[in-house]
This record gives sequence, C-alpha cells and structure tokens, in this order.
Amino acid sequence: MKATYSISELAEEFGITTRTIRFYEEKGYLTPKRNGTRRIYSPADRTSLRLILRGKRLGLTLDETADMIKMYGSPSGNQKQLEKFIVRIGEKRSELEQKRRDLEVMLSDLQSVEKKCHVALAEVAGRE
Amino acid sequence: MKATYSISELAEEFGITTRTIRFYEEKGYLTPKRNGTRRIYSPADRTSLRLILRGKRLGLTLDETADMIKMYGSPSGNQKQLEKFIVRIGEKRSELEQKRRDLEVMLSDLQSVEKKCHVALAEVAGRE
DNA sequence: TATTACGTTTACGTTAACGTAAAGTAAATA
DNA sequence: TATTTACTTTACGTTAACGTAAACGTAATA
Repeated sequence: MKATYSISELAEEFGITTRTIRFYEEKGYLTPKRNGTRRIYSPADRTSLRLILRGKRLGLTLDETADMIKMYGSPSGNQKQLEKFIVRIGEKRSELEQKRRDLEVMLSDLQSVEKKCHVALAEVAGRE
Repeated sequence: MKATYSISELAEEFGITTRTIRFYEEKGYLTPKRNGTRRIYSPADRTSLRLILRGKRLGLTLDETADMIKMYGSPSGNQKQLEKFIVRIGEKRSELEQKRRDLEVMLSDLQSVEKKCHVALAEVAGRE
C-alpha cells in the first residue's frame, strides 16, 4: 500500500483526467498536501476520490456525495443532533433504496430482452 | 386506466414541470399526438416518460436511457445483428451491475453509521 | 546542457438538462 | 361577454462538471 500518490497516478488508476482531480480540489472536495508546488495525495485522499467517483456513477451530484462522505465520520453531538442525523440517514437510505429498485427492474427487463434474443437466434439458426 | 393524459397531468403525477416534458419531446424522446395544438399523451407515452425518469434517477443521460428503451423492442435482424445486440446487452448489464455493487456498499456504509448513531444515543441517554 | 516528462496556474469554452419570461391562443366558466 | 384556466411557441439564461489551451516551472535524462 503506497503512502503517497501523484496526481497522474491517481488519474490513471481511476481512469479520469488530472483536470478532473484539480476540479474536485477547486470545489473543496479534496485537499491534498503539497511538496513545493506539487500535489501529494495520501491514501485518505485516494479514498475520498474513490467515494466521489462512486457517487458519480450513481448519479449523485458532487455536493450530495460530499454530504455522504461527511456522514461517514463518527457521529457526535447531543441527543437532538443525533436524532436529526438519524433522520437524515433514513432519508438518504430511502433514496438509495429507490435507486436499487430501479436497478432491479432495469436488470430484469434487460434479462428478458436477452432471452428473447436467444430465442430469435435459435429461430434463425433453425432455418438454415 | 386512463386512455389519454394532458401535459400537466403527467407533470403532476411524476413531480416534474411541463417544461421538462416539452424538453424531452424537443429532443425526440417523446412524440405525443396532438389535438389541434394541444399535446395528447397515450399510456405508451406515459410509460416512456416513466422509463426516462427511471434512467435519470440512476444517473443515465437521456441518450443512454433512450438507447435502453430502444432495446426493449422485440429483437429482430439476422444472426450477426442479433449477436451484436446480445453483446450490447451484456455491456449494459455489467454497467448496471457495477452500479448495484456501488449501491450495496453505500447502503451498508450508511447502515453502519446508523448503528454508531444509536450507540452514541444510548451513551447520551445513559448519562442523564 | 538541451530536451523530455511531469507538474503548475489562469482563464475561457462546452454540453446536458432544464429554468424563466414574454407573448399569444382557445376553451370553459362567472 | 369578460375573464380565468390551461396550453402553446420562441428565445434567452443558468448550473454542474468538466475540456482545452496557453504560458510557465522544475527535475530527470539523453
């Protein structure tokens, strides 16, 4: 497990451009250390980046993803704050569960189309 | 089951604006009939809209979703076309399965945070 | 030592997916 | 008949998430 990463290493690993990584920093979603003028990324930075890209794949905005990343910190605060926080978690969860339902439907639709395809293929093959 | 819908009926049902629906038509993703100048939506149009919004929730672009909708038609063509089509379906499926894995991870992360919250709550409650 | 590789900042450009506003039509209702 | 109510077209505006290009710095290599 490497201790630090350059910007182009991360860009290559995740299949994105360095511009994208700098953009995330510009917007405050990443805060790498510097060696002189060069950016130095820690494993924690790398993890943040991974989470950002995961959120992106699921159609979350950067703000939404940043919100989720914040949630991952260990929960603190008084009773009221904790209770509010639990409510927020519940809201996020139902969003994600909706997405999961959408996914299941799409996947099963795809599967049924694939079956039809194989039937049609057998049709064609049977005619030669 | 209604036979036709007005634009505002659909907008209200799906929680979007009429502008959004007109935009989808402008881009060719919907093609309602007309009664004079008024748009008349069939149940099939409504289904298309539902699929578009489902894709949107999952972070698909309109083009990607339109592609998927096209796939849902009954498959036709010669052997080569069918085989190519099956490959495309497989690609789409692995995309969606990646999304599903992402979702599962996020959901389980959320759940573990929620547990921590309840522990913290018990802590606080035990102190009064 | 020249040049290649990798990095930097600054700044304007682009695209998708709508928002918003203006100005008009057409049917239903007071 | 006057006025809502619902709908229309046209057109410019906005935001997120980067792309692209210019001009420059620095460190390793030929």
